Parts: sequence; structure tokens; C-alpha cells
Amino acid sequence: MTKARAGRVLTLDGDPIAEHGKRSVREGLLQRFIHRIVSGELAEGSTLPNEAELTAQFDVSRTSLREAMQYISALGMVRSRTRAGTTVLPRENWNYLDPLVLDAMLTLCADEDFYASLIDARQLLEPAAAAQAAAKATARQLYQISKAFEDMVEANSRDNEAWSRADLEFHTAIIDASGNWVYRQFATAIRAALLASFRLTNRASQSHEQAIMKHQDVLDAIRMRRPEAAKHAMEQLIGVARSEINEALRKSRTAAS
Amino acid sequence: MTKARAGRVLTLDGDPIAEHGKRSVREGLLQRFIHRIVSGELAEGSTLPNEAELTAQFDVSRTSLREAMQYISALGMVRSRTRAGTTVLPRENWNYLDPLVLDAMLTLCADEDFYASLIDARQLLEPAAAAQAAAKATARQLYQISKAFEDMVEANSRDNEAWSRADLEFHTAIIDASGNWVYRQFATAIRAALLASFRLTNRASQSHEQAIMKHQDVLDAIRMRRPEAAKHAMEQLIGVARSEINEALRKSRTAAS
DNA sequence: ATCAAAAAATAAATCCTATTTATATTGACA
DNA sequence: TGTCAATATAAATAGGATTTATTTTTTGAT
Repeated sequence: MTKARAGRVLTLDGDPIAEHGKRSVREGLLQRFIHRIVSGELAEGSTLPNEAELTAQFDVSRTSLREAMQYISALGMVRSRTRAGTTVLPRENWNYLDPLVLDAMLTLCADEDFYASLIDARQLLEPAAAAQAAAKATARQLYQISKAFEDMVEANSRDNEAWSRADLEFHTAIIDASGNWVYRQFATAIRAALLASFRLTNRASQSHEQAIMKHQDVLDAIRMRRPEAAKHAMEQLIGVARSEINEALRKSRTAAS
Repeated sequence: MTKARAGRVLTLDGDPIAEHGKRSVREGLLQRFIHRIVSGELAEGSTLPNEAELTAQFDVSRTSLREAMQYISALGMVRSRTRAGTTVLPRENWNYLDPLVLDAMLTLCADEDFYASLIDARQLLEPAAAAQAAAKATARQLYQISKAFEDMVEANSRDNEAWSRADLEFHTAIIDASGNWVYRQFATAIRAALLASFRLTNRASQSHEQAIMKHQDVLDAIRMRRPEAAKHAMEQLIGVARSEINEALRKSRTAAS
């Protein structure tokens, strides 16, 4: 089982502040709770034990427990009502785009369909975002995209972690440059998809060259203000990502059997 | 100023439980807080007053305040750190898809760009969702789409509220039938867009007929399992929605000047 | 026996006080 | 001037007491 967080170089939660190895009571509680819900240990529709039992079970104070509940209720995972208790809401209410939830999904129950949805969404959204970026990116936004690309080139096959970080930044910067707030909401999902692909695939050094060329195409089209070209180039790029993920999944499947 | 919630027939928060006219301390506090942040009264990057002052300002207990903070921090709007205080995070971290946040945006600062992003996203996503729905909707999902359509026909121009509700359900059901969890995350945003258009436009009774025909096209294509046709029909449908919104915005603009 | 109104019981919601912990700031010292 | 330790501050955590909203049960009338 792949423990996903603590001490990782790249994590999902997008906070700019460096990770502190330590975890507060609240953080741990949140993660444990979300994991139990996502894993189904606390089933949808079921009612949680009351406060007293939960404080005992998790060995935390009522305050911490209640605050964790508030947080989780903001994610659409539980709802508390007086007298009726706290119940786990059905999945369709969950906010999967939240880093904590997404992380739990990826480590606990990311099946083929899950990745397929993610890559389908990318294939739809990112080309559109690239086109919009080509149409109306500001100078600053263009710079950020360019910068990310240069960082990728710089890292190349030497520094895998820097490569990943720059790749992530490249895609994020394009979505940001689209100027569409709805698209921006997907940044976390796309980051998750990329992180997953980094986890799954062991990029052969030769494919770095190919990847760089495809990224270059996207960047050039955006810089030349050619929306259609940008869209097309991004479609190509995501197409590669899709086949990489598929191959990785196929491998891990055969390895498992 | 349009007070958006309490007692509305159609609201954004998707809870299936009927609205109770009353509002708990927590609900009120949440809304007040979110409004202050969205409106900019509590500016991005600024540090909130400490707990003592806030409890006085909002006239609630520390417990309620802290729980509200937890909730809001789950929405990516604030971050608390010991000693440093609680700061308002930059907008790019906010979860705009949360009903409370979206509602605040719509009532406080929904400009043309905001609606443009929303409609662009719909134009991108819903056709794709319709295509997927045509490809793989289950019998149950097909039924839900059909049911929503029939409700629209039934309501027609007689019952405006029922029409709106059915329209909402139609689009939601299609997204749901796409089977893509990423698309499903958009449901709230699309509901918001529709609600906004209901608010903005006073549909002439003749256009109901046209709307029904276009919805019929989408439904038929999905039923006949023709993804491309479904996609095209949905593109047409959203195209109409786009021009309606644009016209309504143009009117309200000229009315304002 | 049936149904409705009143009472009890339960679990969350709210309020409060005390203590601990993390960290920004300050000041002493090299 | 820069480093390190002391200090102060604000959040984090703990837990007791009370209130409120509901469900369930009981009671009472028909």
C-alpha cells in the first residue's frame, strides 16, 4: 500500500508553505476520517457514532472532532442534524476536487474508470484552456508558461523531480492564463492526474525529448496567438499522456495478476 | 441588493431536505463571513482580527466562530496558523463550485466575465457529457433524463417554477449519466448558471416551444445512442442559453445606464 | 384500537474557561 | 551585523455546562 503523504517531495495539497514533517491533531484526524469514508469503512448513508464514542475512538477532544466535522461537512461528505446524528452523504455530494479527498481517492480506490474520467476531462478542458490562453494571456501569464517550459528543458532527464514540478507548473499556468474561473477549478484535478502519472510511469529518458517537443508546440502556438493551433497542440500532448497512463495501468494490471 | 437565500423557491444549496425558514447561528455566520470575503471587505491576503475581536464583532461564541473558520478553510478561503493569525487566501484557492461561495459570487460580483466563463464552460462540458451519456447511460439514467424532459413539457409556460426545476434536472441528469466524476463536479456550477439565467431572463412564452424542441433533440439523440448527434444538439441548446444570457445582460446594462 | 397531542430522551449546537503549542518578534550577546 | 534564546501572542486543543431541535415514547381522548 502506497502511503501517499507525509514527507513526499510532491504532494497534492497546493499550499505554497513548505511541508512540516509534523502533523497537527486536526490534520491527522481529517485524513483518517476522510480515508475511512472514501474507503467505505464509514459507508454512505450510515450514521456515525455520537461524539462521545468518536472522541474515544479517535482519542481526540470534542473540539478537534467537531472542527474536523465542520471541515468534512464543507467537503460535502457528512451532514449533521440535531438529534438525528451525523450521516455520511452519498458520493455525488463529495467534493472530489479537494486535495484531501482526491488524495484519498488516488491512494484507496483509483481504478481504471477513475483515471479514464480524469484523462477525458483533461482532453476536453486543457485544449480549450490553451486556446483561450492563446487568445488572451497577459504578458505575465505568458512569462509563467515560458518559464515553466524552460524549467522543463533545464531539468530534462537529469532531475526527475524538477521535471515533474515544471510539467505541473506548465499545465497549471496555461489553465490560469485561460482566464476562465471554471477551468481554474480543475487545476487540482489536473495536478492530481499529473502526480498520478508521475507515480505510475517511469519515463524513459528518450521520451523526455518527445515530451519537450510537444510542450514546445503548445507554447509556440500560445505565444503566436494562434488559438486553434494551441488547441491542437494541447490535444496531441494530452493524447500522449493518455497513452502513457493506459500503458502504465496495463503494466500494473498484468504485474498484479 | 438582492438577498439571495432564505425562503427562496429555488436555491443553490443542493440539499434535498426542505429549507427551514430559520437559520442556525452557524449558517448565518458562514454566509456573513463568505460574503465579507467575496465582497472584498475582508481582502485577500489580509489578516483577520483575532478570535476575541471576531466573537465580539459577530456576536457569537468562540466555538461557533472556530467551526465556521474550519468550514471556510475547507473552501480554501482562509488559512489559520498559530501566532500568525488567520489570513484570507487569494482567490485562486477558493472553491467557487461550492454553493455558498457561488451564491455569494452571483449576488455580489457577477460581472459579464463571470457569466462568460460559466457559459463557456457549459458550452465545452455539456456537449461532451451528452455524448458520453449517449454512449453509456444506464436505463435508470435514461429514465431520469426522460422524466425531466416530460416535466418540462408538462410545465410548459404555465408553471414557471416547475419548468425551471425540470430544466435544471434535465441538465443535471445528463451530466450524471456521463458517468464522469470530473464532469459531475460541475453540476453545481451549471445549476448556478441556470438559476442565474432564470433570474435574468423573463422567458417569453413562445420561446418555450423552441426550448422544448431543442431539448427534445438532445433527448432523442441520447436515447438513440448517437453520441455525435447528442453533442451537436447540446451545442445548439447551450448556444441558445448563451444568447439569452447575453441579451439579458445587455438589457440590464442599458437599463442601469 | 387509533390517532393526536404532550412528554421524555437524545444528540448536536452553542457557550464558556483553561491549558498547551507553535511561531513571530524582540532583545541580548557575540 | 548576524545568531540565538527569551518572550509574547494567537491559534490549537481539551473538556464542562447549557440550549435547542428532533425523534420516540407515552399518554389521553375518541
